[in-house]
Amino acid sequence: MSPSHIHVPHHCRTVTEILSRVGDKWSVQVVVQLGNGPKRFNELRRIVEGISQRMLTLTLRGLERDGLVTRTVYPTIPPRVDYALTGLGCSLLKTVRELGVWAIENRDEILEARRRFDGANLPEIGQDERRSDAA
Amino acid sequence: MSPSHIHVPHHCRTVTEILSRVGDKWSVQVVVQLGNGPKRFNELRRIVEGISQRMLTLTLRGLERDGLVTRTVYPTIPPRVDYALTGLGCSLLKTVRELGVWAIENRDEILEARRRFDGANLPEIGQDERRSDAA
DNA sequence: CGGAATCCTATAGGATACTG
DNA sequence: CAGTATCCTATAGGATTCCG
Repeated sequence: MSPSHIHVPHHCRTVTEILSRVGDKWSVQVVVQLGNGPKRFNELRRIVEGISQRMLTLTLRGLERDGLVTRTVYPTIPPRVDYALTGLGCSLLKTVRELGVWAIENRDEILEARRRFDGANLPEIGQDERRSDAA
Repeated sequence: MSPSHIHVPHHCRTVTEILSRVGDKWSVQVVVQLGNGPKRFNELRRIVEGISQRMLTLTLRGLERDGLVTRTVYPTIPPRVDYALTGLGCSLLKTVRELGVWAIENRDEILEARRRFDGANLPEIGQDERRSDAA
């Protein structure tokens, strides 16, 4: 791998692409749940909480396409479909967890920075307009 | 910190929120550039490449609000504004870099998984419809 | 049960023009 | 130089309905 101070646009795109996977609303949560073992479709649907059926489908398809999860169909009636992390998916989960640890560890500092910023910058435009925490 | 098998919804939201920061189109790229030292507005604009003025402004405001970068105004004419990473920003950069390393290391495996998936699942609907790499 | 299809809204983000 | 303001489009994602 090239040293980090050398800028390779080709790598840059790769990283950006992966980050947008990780940054989408559901992928990581699904991966985290699958980290506790394989799950069926509706099982995930209940656990992830808030996810729509459509988005669960799309998210799982995306993860499957990237080789992060496997999809196993049991042609029974009613049908049964199991989703599970691949090795690749597990290694992503490991890496992403560190980001999660960072987030939790620094949560308070971030929240306080936001309060300072909001207090310093826009107190004059009335008490609405701050949809961030008001709405 | 609580063990990772205990599900704290409060933490879950925090992590999701941070991930969406990291997953947005520009934040990480800006942070990476600032990792090489403080930069002026138009300097960033040129380096980041592809970013619109509007998005650079919004991205920097967001990072500033979260306490990840500082904004220093020199009231000269013409004006000069420097942006720099805070300690918090540096530590985020460190963590995010590991995800970047993962992405680069596993890029080929992911791309091949995609080829397999695309080849196996939708070769019948014609040669269009695959906006992912065609469009 | 595990989806696919359709419709709709909200947000992200680009392009352009103006300003202190 | 370093923005702000406005307009516009594209995408993400929710709700609902239908299907094998």
